[in-house]
Amino acid sequence: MRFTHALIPTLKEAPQDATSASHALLLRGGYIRRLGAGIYDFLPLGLRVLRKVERIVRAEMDRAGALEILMPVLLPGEYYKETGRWDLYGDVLFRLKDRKGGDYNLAPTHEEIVTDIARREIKSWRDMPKNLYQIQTKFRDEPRPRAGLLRCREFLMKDAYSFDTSEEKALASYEKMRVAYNNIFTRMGLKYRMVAADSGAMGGNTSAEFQVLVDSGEDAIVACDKCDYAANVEVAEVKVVDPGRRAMATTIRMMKVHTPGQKTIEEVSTFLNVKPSDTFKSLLYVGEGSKEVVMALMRGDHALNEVKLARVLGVSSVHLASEADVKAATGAELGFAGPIGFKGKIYIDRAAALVRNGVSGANETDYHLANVNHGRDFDAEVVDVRQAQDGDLCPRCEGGRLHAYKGIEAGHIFVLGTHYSAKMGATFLDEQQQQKPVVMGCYGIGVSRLVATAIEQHHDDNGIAWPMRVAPYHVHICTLANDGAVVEAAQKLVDGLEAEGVEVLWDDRDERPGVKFKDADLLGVPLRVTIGAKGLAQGAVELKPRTEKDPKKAELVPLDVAAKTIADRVKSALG
RNA sequence: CGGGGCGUAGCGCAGUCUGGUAGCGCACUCGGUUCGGGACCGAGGAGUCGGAGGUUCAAAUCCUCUCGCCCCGACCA
Repeated sequence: MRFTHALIPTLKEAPQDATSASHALLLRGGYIRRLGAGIYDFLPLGLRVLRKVERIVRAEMDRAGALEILMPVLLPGEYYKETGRWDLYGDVLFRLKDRKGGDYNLAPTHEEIVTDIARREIKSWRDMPKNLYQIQTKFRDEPRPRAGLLRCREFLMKDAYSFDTSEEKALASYEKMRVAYNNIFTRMGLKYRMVAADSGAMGGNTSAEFQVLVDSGEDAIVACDKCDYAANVEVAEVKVVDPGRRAMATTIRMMKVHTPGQKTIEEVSTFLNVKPSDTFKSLLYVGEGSKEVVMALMRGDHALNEVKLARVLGVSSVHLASEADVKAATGAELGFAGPIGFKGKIYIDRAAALVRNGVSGANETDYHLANVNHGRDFDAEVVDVRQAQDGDLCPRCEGGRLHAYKGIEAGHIFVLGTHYSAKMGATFLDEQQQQKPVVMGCYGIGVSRLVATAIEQHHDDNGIAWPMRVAPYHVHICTLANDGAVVEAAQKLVDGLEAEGVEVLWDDRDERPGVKFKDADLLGVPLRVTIGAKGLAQGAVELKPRTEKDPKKAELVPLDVAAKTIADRVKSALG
C-alpha cells in the first residue's frame, strides 16, 4: 500500500482529552477517531489491526472446536426480561422501542440469546458438548467510558458459550478454553497472567481472568514468584505470618497517650516511635443496605480487602462509614477510632489478632492507647479480611513471595453452571431419560480492548511498536527521494515482498526524511526499510526494527537479496 | 450519581477577569528555496466562539437555562 493512496491522518499533537498511551497513539497514528463518549471510528489502519486480533482469536477458537455463529445486536426485550436482567442490568442496558412501542435492548452480552438457541436446538445428551462463539459488537452504557478503546460503550467482543451434560464435563470445556486463551495471548505477543478472579454478578463459581500486565492497568493482581499462583487482589488469599511475638508479655499495663493531631498510622507510629506493624488500624464500615457501623481492625501496615469484608458480613458490598457516622460511633474526630469502648460489632483480621502491646485509637480526640492486646483488652471476631500486597508470602507454596502487578483485564472465563439454562428451560434428556438443565460456561475476550492493550504494553516515547502478528503492516518502506533509482528499487522490493505474502506500507509521500521517520515510529510497523541515495550507493537498503532505539543501527541489506531476507525476517516473526 | 475541569479553524492554544466587530502555532492550498530524524520564505483558504434565551448602542467576553466532552471517585459480564 502506497502511503499516498492510503488514509493515514497522523497528528503531531495528541488531542488533549487522550490521557492513556494507547488512546493518544491510536489518535495520533490515524488509527481511530472519536465519534462520541466511548464510541469510535476505526480508520483503515485501525481496522487492519482489529481484524488481525480477530483472526488470531478465531483461529484458536476454531482449533479448540468452538463453532462460530452470529447473534443479533438488536434484541427483543423479552429475553432479558425472562432472566430478570432487563431490570438487574440497570442503566448499563441500552433500551429502545420499536414503532409499535415494543421493548428492545442492544446486547451487552449474549447469554440469554445463546441459551435460547440451546433450548431449541440442544435436546439430547448426544448433542453435547457444544461450544458456540461469535465475534460481535456489544453495547453497554458504561457509567464512565474512558481511555479510548480500553472502556467503550460500543466495542467488539469475542464471546463463547459451552454446553455440557454435567459439571465435570463443563470443567473439561472450560479447560479447553483456558488452553485456547493462553494460545491467543501468547500468539499476540503479550505478557499476561491468568489469575483467580471474583465471579461477580455472572453467577457460577469457577472463573479466571486473563490480565495483560501493564503499569497503567486498573486491576491490581498478585502473582507468586515461585509457583503459578496468581490472583486479582480482590480474591487473593493471604498467609498469616506469626510475627513471633506471641510469647511477649501481655502484662504491660494499657495506657492512654496524648497524640495531638496524629491521625494516620504513619503519623502515629512516627510520633510514638513504634513500627506500623505494632499498631491497630481501626476502620469503620457500613454494609450495603445496613445502617449498622462495624469496626474492622487491621494491623497498621495492612490493607483491608472490601470484597472479603463484604463476604464476612454477608452483604453484596461495603463502604467506609461517613465522617458523621464515625464521630457518632466513636465520639471522637476521624483518626482516633479504636476497639476499646467501641459499642458496635468488631472484626479483627487474623494478622492484627497477633499484634502484642499495640497502639490503637482511644475513641477520644487527640488520644491513643498503648499496650493494647486482643483478648485481654477487647473482644473481636477473628476473620480474614486482609488484602494481599507485594512481598507477602505465597499462600499456596513454601517460600514463594507474591509480587504486585497492574493489569488490564482482556479475557475472562467462567463456569456458569445452570444459572441461565435453569431459568430459561434449556434442558436435555440424559441416558437415563432424565430431563436436566444443560451446564454452561462462558468465555469472553475484549477484541477491541486488546488492540489498545497491545499498545499499552508495546510503545515508547516515539510511538507504537506492534508485535508482528497484530501490526497493520509487516514492513514500512521509507523512500527518501523521488528520483528514478530510489523509486525503482522501492517498487522492486514492494513487488518482491508482496509476492512472498508480506504486507507492505510504502511511504511514497513527497516529504522530508525526518517527517517519514517520525511517522514510521508513530505508526509502529515492526520493520522499517529505508531506501535512499546513501544505501543505494552501496547497492543496499537499510533495515531497522521498530524496537531498535539507535537510529544509526540500521542493517544494510544488499538489493538483490533484500526481498528474500526481509520476507524471511517477517515469516520468522510470524512463526 | 458525587467532585473537578474544559467547549474559540482539522489539532494544540491565547483572547473571557476589565464588553468595542476573532488571533497565534501546527496542519491545509499556491509559488519558490530546501531535502538522512517533524525545514524555510512569501501569498492564501478555512471559525454558527457548543446551543438557546436575556442584558446592552455593542456579547467569545456579563446573566439564565441547556447540550457535549475529559479527569478523579462510585460502578464495571
